[in-house]
Amino acid sequence: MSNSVNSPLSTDVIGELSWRGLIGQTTDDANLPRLLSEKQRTVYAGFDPTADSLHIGHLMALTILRRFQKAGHRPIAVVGGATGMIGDPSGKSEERNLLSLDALRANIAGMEPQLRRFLDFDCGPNSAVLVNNYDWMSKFSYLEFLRDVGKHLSVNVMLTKDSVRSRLERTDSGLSYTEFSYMLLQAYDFVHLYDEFACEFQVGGSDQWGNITAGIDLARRLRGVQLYGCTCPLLTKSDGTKMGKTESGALWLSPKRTSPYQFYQYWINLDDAEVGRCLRFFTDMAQNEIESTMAEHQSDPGRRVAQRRLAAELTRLVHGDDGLRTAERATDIFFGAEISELDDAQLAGIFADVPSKGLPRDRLAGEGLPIIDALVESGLSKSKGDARRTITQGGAYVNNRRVDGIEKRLTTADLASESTMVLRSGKKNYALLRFDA
RNA sequence: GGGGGGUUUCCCGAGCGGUCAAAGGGGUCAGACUGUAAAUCUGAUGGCAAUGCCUUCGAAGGUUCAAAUCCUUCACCCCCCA
Repeated sequence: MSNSVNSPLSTDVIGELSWRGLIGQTTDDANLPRLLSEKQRTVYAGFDPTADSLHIGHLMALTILRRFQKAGHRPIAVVGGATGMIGDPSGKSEERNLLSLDALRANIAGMEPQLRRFLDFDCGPNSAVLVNNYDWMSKFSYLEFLRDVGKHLSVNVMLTKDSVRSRLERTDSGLSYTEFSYMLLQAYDFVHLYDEFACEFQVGGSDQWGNITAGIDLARRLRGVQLYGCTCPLLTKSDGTKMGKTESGALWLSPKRTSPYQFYQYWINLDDAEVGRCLRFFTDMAQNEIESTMAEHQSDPGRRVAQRRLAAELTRLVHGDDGLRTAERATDIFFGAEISELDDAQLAGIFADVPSKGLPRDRLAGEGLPIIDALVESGLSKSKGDARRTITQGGAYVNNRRVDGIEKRLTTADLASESTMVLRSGKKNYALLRFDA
């Protein structure tokens, strides 16, 4: 983040967040705008280390922290080294398996640099802060915790929280004492951050409401102070399903898990119904710019100006200019006409981004490589039967030219460049096969 | 500790001795239509040297010509009583 964040508190953050649709509910609608405009406040969001990378689901909270920082407030990103050991039952339908300590450590190591990308940690008084709740939670003994924290939270109240109730109402799964206790840990985090950083505000997904309010209650009892919080809406598509899901799972921010090309393609393919919301949620574009982009999009939806803009903005934000460039180059090549007359140099940057596989060149010799094997080797088909099906149904392409029979064999004549072949299954699944000597 | 219910192919969920690679739905994949959209329609959906063979119904044994289906033990989950 390059823009100056030292600017005085000129922006109406709450107003900004609400036109962007990032506010679900707040704990104090009436007073928040005033509180956040009278002086710099400290605001936090937590990220549990359930994987070694953040994904799109985390991006909402992260974006909100970013906007707070831009408005002159100080963001704290809390990595849940302690809470991650327990597992948050909120929004989960089943008891989760505990992660090993090693896995947690690795996950935290993966997440930290990503968090650093979105927040400015060196910009004076409102520099972002990154902390790990394991650092303070691990110092508690069980008895201490029960006396100091547990005593102040009422089970009666906890039982009424949605996250707990929904799990108790299920007949096929329960809720362990461990997960039930999660709320206490997060509640205490808030108190601790208040003590250490004068943090008064917590943001989280809508499933975090119960945890946030628990923290506020605890702070009132323990410290006699009033803290605040707000939730953002869940990132769902208009049909109610979770957004950011690909066939291989979540849409990750780590290029190792989701390549810049795949990331870019996800947004290019986004439903018309979602684009406007996503532009508001995730990009830094101003309100009038978003409106004019959407107007342009509606006048000629086929050009997908909105999707293109969204994909570009987000890919740049997450993967930088280089990532965006390769994603766009790959897109140009793949979604153009029949592929031929390329050279390896043109494809070089794309290799890392698109599923690709190297095979010995002699596989092309003689009779050639059966197309069925090629599809399986490339990963486009998960078995030979699957490959057979795809071809029979007319969904297999070599260099963007449809394969007409399962007997097809690939030879050097099918190379698109010196050493590479472009395979495709269906409308938009690509893989490269590279044949080195 | 006692009693009851459960564990089926990616998911949900039928099946309760053969006709079961296992209904139905969802998802997913492919095709048509399009705009790399949505909706809709069609087909496919364990593996393979494929009119057959192999692996699968929590795990291991057993009964039977034959088991996802019956018996035994084990593991895990849920509920109720203590």
